Formats: sequence, C-alpha cells, structure tokens
Amino acid sequence: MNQPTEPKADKSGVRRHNLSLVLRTVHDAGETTRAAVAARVGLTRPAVSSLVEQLLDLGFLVESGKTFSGQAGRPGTVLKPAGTGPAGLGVEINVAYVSVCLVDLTGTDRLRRTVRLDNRADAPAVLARAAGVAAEALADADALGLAPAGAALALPGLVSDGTVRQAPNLGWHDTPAERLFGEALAALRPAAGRLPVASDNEANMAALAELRFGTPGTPRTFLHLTGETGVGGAVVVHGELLRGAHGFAGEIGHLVVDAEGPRCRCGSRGCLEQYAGQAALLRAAEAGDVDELAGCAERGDTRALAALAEAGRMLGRALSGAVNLLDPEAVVLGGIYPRLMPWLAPAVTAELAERVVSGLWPADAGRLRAASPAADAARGAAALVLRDVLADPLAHTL
Amino acid sequence: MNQPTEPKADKSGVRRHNLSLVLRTVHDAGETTRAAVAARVGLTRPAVSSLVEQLLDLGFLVESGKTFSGQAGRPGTVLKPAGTGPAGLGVEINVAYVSVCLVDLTGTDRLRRTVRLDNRADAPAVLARAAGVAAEALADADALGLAPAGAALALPGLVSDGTVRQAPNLGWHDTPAERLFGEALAALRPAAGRLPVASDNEANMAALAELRFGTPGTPRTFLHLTGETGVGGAVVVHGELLRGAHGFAGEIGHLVVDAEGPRCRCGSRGCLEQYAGQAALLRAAEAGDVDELAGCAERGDTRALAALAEAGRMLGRALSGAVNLLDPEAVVLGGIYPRLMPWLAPAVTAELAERVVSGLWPADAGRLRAASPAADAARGAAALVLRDVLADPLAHTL
DNA sequence: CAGAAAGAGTTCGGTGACCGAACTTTTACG
DNA sequence: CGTAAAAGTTCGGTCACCGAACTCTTTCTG
Repeated sequence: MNQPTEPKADKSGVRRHNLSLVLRTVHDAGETTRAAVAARVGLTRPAVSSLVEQLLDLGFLVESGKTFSGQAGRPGTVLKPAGTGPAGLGVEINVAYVSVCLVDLTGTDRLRRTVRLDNRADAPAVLARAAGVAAEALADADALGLAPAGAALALPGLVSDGTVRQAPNLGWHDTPAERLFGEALAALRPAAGRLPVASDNEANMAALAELRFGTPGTPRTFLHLTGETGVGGAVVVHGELLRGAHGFAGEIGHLVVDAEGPRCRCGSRGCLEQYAGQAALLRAAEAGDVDELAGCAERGDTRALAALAEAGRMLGRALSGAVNLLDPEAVVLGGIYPRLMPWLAPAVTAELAERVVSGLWPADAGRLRAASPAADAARGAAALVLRDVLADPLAHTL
Repeated sequence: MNQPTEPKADKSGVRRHNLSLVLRTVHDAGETTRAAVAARVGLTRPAVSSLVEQLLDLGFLVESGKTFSGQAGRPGTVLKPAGTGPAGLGVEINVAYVSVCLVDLTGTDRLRRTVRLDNRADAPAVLARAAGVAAEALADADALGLAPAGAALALPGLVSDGTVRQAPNLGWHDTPAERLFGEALAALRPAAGRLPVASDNEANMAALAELRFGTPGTPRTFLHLTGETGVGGAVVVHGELLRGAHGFAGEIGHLVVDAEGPRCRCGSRGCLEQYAGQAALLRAAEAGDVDELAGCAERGDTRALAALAEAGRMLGRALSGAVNLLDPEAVVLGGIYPRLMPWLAPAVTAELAERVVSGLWPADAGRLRAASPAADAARGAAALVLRDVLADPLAHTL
C-alpha cells in the first residue's frame, strides 16, 4: 500500500506535459512549424505558440527562417531543437577504455574523448580517472555553447540503484558508481557539483543508442544483443527499456542453450556466452582477434566458418526463447557481431525459423539486423540524459 | 512518424485523470474518507470533495456511515467502491468448458456460470454458445443491480487485435473472436449491443487475475505459468501485462529445454511443453489425470515422483532463462501446478538457484509461489474490463 | 496587377479545474 | 462548557487551454 501512487494532475502538470510534448514533437520531426505541431498533437495554435515561446526562451528550441512550401498562404517559421544549450554527457567505462561524449538536443555528437586504459583496477581510482576525462569534456562544453543537463555512466555489469552489483570483467562488486563518479567529478570541477549522475548496464545503453541513433526504421520493440567478452542483452518494449524488478533484466548471455554444456562463471552450465561470446568464438576458431576471425572467414577457412556457424546456431537457439517470451519486432546484434553477420546470420535465421512459435516470427526481411555503427554505449548514455530532458524540460532549468 | 503520439493534456484531461486517481485510491484502500484520499494523492480536500461527488453521482462510489477513530475531530464519511453499478463480464472459453463471471467494482464475484461442453468445434458456433451463456448472465445482472461496462474473452491461443491467430487446442485459426462473440451477443440481447468486447490469451488473463485477486503481497513484477494441456505463460511488469509487439509475448511453453528433444507441434524440438505440459506429465507418470498423479505422488510412487522431478527440472531450466531475461520478483505457477507444488518445487528451485545469474535470484522465501485458487482466467478477464473502468470512469458512462 | 484565397501566427475574452484561506460541523478532552 | 482537532464546504483567485476573430504573408486568378 505504500507504493508511490502515480502523481495527481493539476494545471502546472498540464503545462509541463505539453511543454514536453511540443519539444518531443519538434525533436522527432527535426524541423517543423508551430501550426504543424498544433495539427500533430491536437492543441490549438495559440496554445502551441505559447508553449513554443517558452521553449525558445529556455533555449530548447530555435527559430530558423521560413518554410518555402510553394503553396499559397503565409509561410511558417521553422522550429528546430537547439544545437546549443542542454546536452547530455555520456560516459562509457569498459575493460580497456573510457569513452566520453557530449550530445546536443539535435542528437549530434559534439565532442568525443576516448582514452585507452586498463580499468581492471580499484573502482574508486577507475571512476576518478573517468571523471577526469569527463571533466576535460565539460571544460570544452562552454566553448561549444553546451550546458550539460546530466551525466550517465554505461557500465559492464549488473547495475541497480546507481550501484554496480557485480562486474566480473572489472572485478567490481557492490560499487556505488554514481556516487563515486559524482564526487570525483565535483572535486575536479566544482561547477559540475550539481550535475545529476545516472547509470546503467552498457547493453541497455547500447540499445538506447540504437533506438535513438540507429538506422531509420528501427522498430520500437526489439531485443538487442551486444557481443563483447561476454554477451550482453537488452530488451526494448514500445520504445522503453525493460529493466525488470531490480534493473537486471536482459541477461541474454546466460540463457541456457545446452543444459549439460561447459560450466560458466555465472555458476550455470551451457550459457549462450560459452558459445557465442568473443572469448569462446575466438577459441573455437583459433583466431587471435575478431579482425583475424573475419579475415579467415572471408578466405573460407573451414574452422572459422564452423565456429561461426555454431555460434550462430546457439545465438539463434537462445534468441528463439527470448522471442517466444517477448514477441519483439526485430533482433539487433551489436558489438562484434555486425562484422560477422554474413557468417552468423544464416544459422541464426534458420534456428529462429525452426524454433519460434509460428506466426510470431514471420520471415520478413530486416527482422534480424546488425546494430548501427553510430550506436555505441556512450552515445546511448547521453541519450538517456537527453531523454530525461525531453520528458520534462522545466526540470532541467536553473 | 505515424505512430499516435501520446495525447495532449488539457483541463478536461486533468479531470479525467483525477477522477480515475481518486477512484483507484478508494478501490485500493477498500474504504477511506475524502480527507485520507486528499492526503494520499496530494490534491486538496476541496478538489477531492468535488471529484468524489461526481463519482458518487455516477455510481462508482458509495458513502457508508462515519469513521469511529476514537480521535478528536469530526469523523469522516466512509467511502467505498459501489457494489452495484459498473461491473466486468469475464468469459473464459476453454477446450472443455465455458465459464462466465460478473465481477463488481469491489472485486467480488457476483455471478458465475460454468458450462461443460466440447469447444473443439466450429468457431462461430462455439462463440455463439459462449454468447448464450453470457447473455444468461447479463439477464441476471439487472436483478443484482449491475451494469456491465464491457466483456472480455479469455482464449486458449495466440490472440491479437481481437482475433485468435491460432488456437491448436480448439482448432481455430484467424478467428475474429471479438467480433463474432459481440455479434452473437447482440443478436441474443439487443440491449447489450453496444457492450465493448475485449480479448486476450487465457494465460494473460490468469496473470491479471493473480495480480488483482491473488494473495496479498503478490509482487507487481512476475512471471506466470499456467499448466494446462500445454504450458501457457504471461509476463507482468510493474503491474502491467507485457504483450510484445503483436500481443503474443509470454509463450514460455515453447522455450527450448533440450535442443535435441522430441518434436513439438510448434515445429521446434524439446519445448518445455513436451516435458511439463499436462499431457507429457501424465504420460511420463502413467497417470490418467492430475488427481491420480497427485495421489500416486502422495503414496510415494517412484514413477510419479520421477516424472514430477523431471518436469520440475525442466520448468526450472526454462524459468531460469526467463528470469535472466526479465528479472521478475517472483514466479507464479498456476493451472495444474499448485496441486503438484510439493513435488515440483524442489527441482524448480534447485535449477533456478544453479542457473540464474547470481544476485538476480536471491533465495528468498516466496519467490516461487503457487497461484491463488481464486485467480482464474474468467475473473482475470473481468478484471481487465474493470481495469479499463478504473482507468477512465467517465468513458464508461452514458 | 489588383483582389481573392489560403495558411501561419497572434490577440483576447471565456471556461474549467485546482489552490488556499476561511468557515462550518462534529467529535474528544479536560 | 470551552477548547482543540479533524472533516468537509464555500468562495475568490489563478492558470492553461479553447475558440473566434484578427493580422500578416504568400500564391493563385482573371
């Protein structure tokens, strides 16, 4: 009985909602006019005018010239999301690097800073180094005319409530990452002291990036797999991340594909990760890295092709379960998989076709797709911040 | 770009929202007063008074006496959901029976009518018979002071957009069930002509029933399995059914537990259903029905115990995948399983403990639970209707 | 090259829904 | 019996949107 009931509605709530609605409408369209927005969302033109005026004042939108429709009638004033002002700071911390980016409201990557370093170390130290990189980015933000509205961390592990519950690849355990990062950043840049910090699993962030920056036509309900050392997964339903009860949803890498298979570090046996993770794949193909593997496959190396086919079969098997359970419109493969698609896809597709309840997976083209190269976890993290801004622009002012 | 943008907010929308909010608050509490509602939802007392007055007028709430707090101060007027007026009509159509119930706003089953008959027949005929049973129930509704606000069908198959895409156990295929049922009902009872008809898969309806009528303390994010001829599944996240892109989500029965296992009628191999479905279970235990199976198990029959242990293992294996993917707070087993829990649960629990990513499934008591006997699909269907009423009481008036 | 038509945007009075302060009603307590 | 406390109501104020009427800018028409 103590769950926080959904909030009441009152007139200030109406205003907030409609400000967000108008901002998101302009954002989705890229460019529009007041009248077009009004027609789209069902508000009257005067109401939209008033909302737009406020959004202009606050720096979320800019006017730029007039439309040339060729039609009769007064041309409209073009509205666009502001390229200056509110921005999202995305910070990806991975085993071998930290990558930071600043993305503005138009969705363009205005600044990117990637530092290769070994993060399998003491969590506070790693987070302090990441905060250092972020601080450099923030130092440049002013010159770019950007005012970061928040920071988000993409982390390789189970994340809930701002804490990394476990991240085997980093050797972290119950690390309050948001707090540590926030404190380190505030120490380096007092001006950034009040910057809200969010965090999530890198697979979720990558999925968010795909949603926001992926190739047009990406559906809004999909499964996203990230092939890295292990196999990360995320579930997006109707444009929203499915986080589950504790924020751990999406662990596709530990779906069981062979009950009696090899022991996995998670304690189970025969997890997908043991067949389709980067480590397993390279071992089976006797290749040193993914480039080499792709090269071997291109040259028709039997061992490489067999390893890829087997990995594809296992991916398909695990995915068939996930598809039966979640009924997505598409499955998106990211990380190392896009490069290996030609050799993985046939086995994946075959397995899906055989194992998914019929009707649930019509063999349309494009239901199995490679992640967009533009969609990395750091940008996804920035998108998470921007999503908050779009959801309640007023909250990100002052 | 053509997706229906979320609706604008305006003042009439505020009113609708707050009417729903107040109604749901009273509903959740069972009994309250205006002042308590105001404190709970954050509206002022005058605002709540106005909203309550309208809800009283419309017949959604009733006043009943005064509170006796023993405290100083004027006692409050007790508010309750009306036991007369709006009601939900739930209709479950299964292989061997049709069950209809009328549930009022207090959540009590006011009328139940179950007819055993063989529904493996021509869909229009079956739906017409079901409409007949529903019409009888509606005929009694007046006497009970109930005004059905809608009907919902629980159907054993894949349902989307009011149509049964496939229902192997009934032999249906692309059957426009909502329309057929609605037309048959209108023919029998012209007064019910405008009754909106909804429909969903019976597993989803059962999950909804568990959510609404289950034992108190049922979490709001859970997996629900229904053991019947096959194995149905539903996913509830934060109190909402997860339906997926086309409405087919939740097919847990076809998760693969043994890639080389027996062929399933879905076309795949080694689906959970082949091990833990009623048919498979009875076959393995050489029992005629579930009662007999439970009896054998009670007497320590080795064959029965082995069959149950094996089914439990397979259930656990499939569930571990689903838990890794969805991070629920609990798993609820319904249908034939509650009766078999003592013999199933150990194997299920063991398998979950081994295979779920650690931390994601702490071995709390009550994370694996039997469905409440009060939660059947017909009541779930009625709950679906009532949920709509609670979400927008004004829409169900005229 | 007027004049009409059309579409974008603004002005302005109206309305509905909630807020807040003050008021009334009802109970308990000393 | 007076005071305190809580429930519920009354009433004026405010805010955000609506709708009709208006202005402004462009294209089309004869």
